[in-house]
Amino acid sequence: MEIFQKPTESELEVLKVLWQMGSATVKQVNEEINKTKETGYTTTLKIMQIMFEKGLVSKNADGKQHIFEAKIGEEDTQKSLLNRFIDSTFQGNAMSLVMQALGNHHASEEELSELKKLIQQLEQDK
Amino acid sequence: MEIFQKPTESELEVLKVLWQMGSATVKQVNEEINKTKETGYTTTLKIMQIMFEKGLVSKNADGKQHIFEAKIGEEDTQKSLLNRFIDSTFQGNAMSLVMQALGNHHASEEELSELKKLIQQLEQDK
DNA sequence: TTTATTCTACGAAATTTTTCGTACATATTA
DNA sequence: TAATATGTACGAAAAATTTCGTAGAATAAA
Repeated sequence: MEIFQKPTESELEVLKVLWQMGSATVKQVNEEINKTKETGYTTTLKIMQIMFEKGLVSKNADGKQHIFEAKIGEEDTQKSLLNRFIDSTFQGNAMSLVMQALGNHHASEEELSELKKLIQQLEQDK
Repeated sequence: MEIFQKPTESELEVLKVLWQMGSATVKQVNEEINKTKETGYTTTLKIMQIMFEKGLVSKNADGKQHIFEAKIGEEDTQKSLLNRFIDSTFQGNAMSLVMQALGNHHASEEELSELKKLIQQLEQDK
């Protein structure tokens, strides 16, 4: 995999907003981010400009303002970051991560049964 | 949780070696790291000194050289980093991470049955 | 058409992380 | 004891990331 440059923490925050909204102006992204963390408009703008240079987002001029979209998909990005994370923090041991994640977070019955379904599938694909 | 400062990538590499070896000198850590990535001795030393200041490792003078140990446990660290990662990359959705991790990595039958055991436990603890 | 408003562009400061050179201390050996 | 080897301490450069001030372009309003 590894198709794109690893987004930094700040870049990831921007991406999350874009994934959620589909497309957005700098202003919108900045407002979303400010719900969690105070950040100046030009800070967000700068980050999005850098992301544009890296090819992480695309721009589309609409009059004066620019409308941005994520150019990398949420799932692909998650997958890529997840692999990296498994390597760096779990020594490549994915199952150990799975067990810990399951142990530390409450799973609903629904989620558990979905999970069991997936496991059955995996067992069949042997 | 959040008992300790988040280790940086480089610090994590050092921690991994220390976890694996129990305790080690700078030289040993540096040699291990160099199996993957070329790094100067003083670079590793500096990082370990910074880690000492942060309280991530402890030192023990043995004659001229110092013997280091991780002061934070592997599981605790993984748990803490995992939570942060789930929040930052999976919007807090642990189950989504679990499903992706399972889907992307081959699991042995043994692992799968261990996993099923865990799920059963979780179901009982309801 | 001037004035005010709302954007983007851009440079640069501040911060954090990584890397490494140099000094100096402690052993070891010739 | 002199020379060499092997450590740590420390400062500072380099690199990456984050933050923000200011200029100027585009639009809207008076």
